[in-house]
Amino acid sequence: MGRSPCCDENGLKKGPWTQDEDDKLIDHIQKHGHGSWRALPKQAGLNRCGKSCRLRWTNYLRPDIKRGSFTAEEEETIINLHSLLGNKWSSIASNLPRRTDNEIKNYWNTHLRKKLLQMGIDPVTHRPRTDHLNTLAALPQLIAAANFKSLLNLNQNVQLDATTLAKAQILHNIIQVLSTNNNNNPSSWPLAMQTSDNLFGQSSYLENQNLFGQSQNLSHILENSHDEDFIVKNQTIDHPLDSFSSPMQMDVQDDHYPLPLLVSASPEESKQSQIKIKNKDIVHDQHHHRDTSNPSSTNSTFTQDHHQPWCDTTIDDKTSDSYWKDIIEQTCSEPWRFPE
DNA sequence: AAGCTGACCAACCGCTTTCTT
DNA sequence: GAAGAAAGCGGTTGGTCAGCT
Repeated sequence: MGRSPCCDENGLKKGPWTQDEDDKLIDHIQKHGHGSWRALPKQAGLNRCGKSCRLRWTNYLRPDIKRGSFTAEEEETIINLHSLLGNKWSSIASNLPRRTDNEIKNYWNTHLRKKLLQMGIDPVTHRPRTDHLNTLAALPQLIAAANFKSLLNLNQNVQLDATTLAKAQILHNIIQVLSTNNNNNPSSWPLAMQTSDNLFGQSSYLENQNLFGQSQNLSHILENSHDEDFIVKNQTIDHPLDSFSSPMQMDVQDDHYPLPLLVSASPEESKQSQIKIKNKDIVHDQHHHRDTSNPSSTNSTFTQDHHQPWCDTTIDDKTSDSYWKDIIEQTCSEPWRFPE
């Protein structure tokens, strides 16, 4: 597994490319394709290593590259995907047509990172910075949570969509936080609480953004990815507002499946959470996104009239990561080919 | 005008992964 | 299966430029 020695060779030029070098590289690739990058410099008459040629081509000279400032939509997409994928720039770039990973990486480091910091969001964890929040900041959410009680019909058998269950889980977590005297540090709150409406002046970007463009939401992707739609049913859930004392159980359907943790109450709990989706793995980046990748935390609408219990596969963090990769890769563009 | 500072970004470095023999 | 080559990838560097003092 030795490292490529191409750049160790003496006498090869480094540094900024000249117009003449660019022309040679473009001309050669237009005529012959890049073929082996290692062999290319010699064939093209360039005193560069193949690696340098490849980077120059993929990051700058390729004719399908979009240059210039990023749009608001692109910014949103980057932030969303970064919250899910972390510094997986190539994966993020594959969802931004005509943008390179290098460009996105630079834009993140120079613009978006600062933007999030200014908003009080930690750009690494996508959680609120603890030095910018205090407990009172959660007050509007708690008020909303109180109103949320009406969402849950205690006396009827109902099928709840994933969003509703996620809300229930969030509310449950709020109660847990409140019921723990020394646990009023926002950094310990579940992410779905932290990214609620008041942080962005609008709905949580994790909940409400389309991750894969403007027209395709996550549930749509999920539905198209599998033979079965998903259903949240057969659940027994604790009523959040009653969880101070003895949790009241609500039978949603006849069978009794434990409520999957739709939103982890803590990173530790996240590892134990089990999300069950037929025939697919779900994973999220362990370091950055242990709390955020739960697909149920997005605003996906799960089909309610299927009858496939989501208990076929037990998903842990590792498997769920590959699930996200699958989704991302589905949307990857084809490798670039020079137009005929 | 000169010097300083910070922002920006192309390019490099070196590690990891994949492919080939 | 092992070893080496090639490609992919993410972190970092350093040159350039604009704005400020």
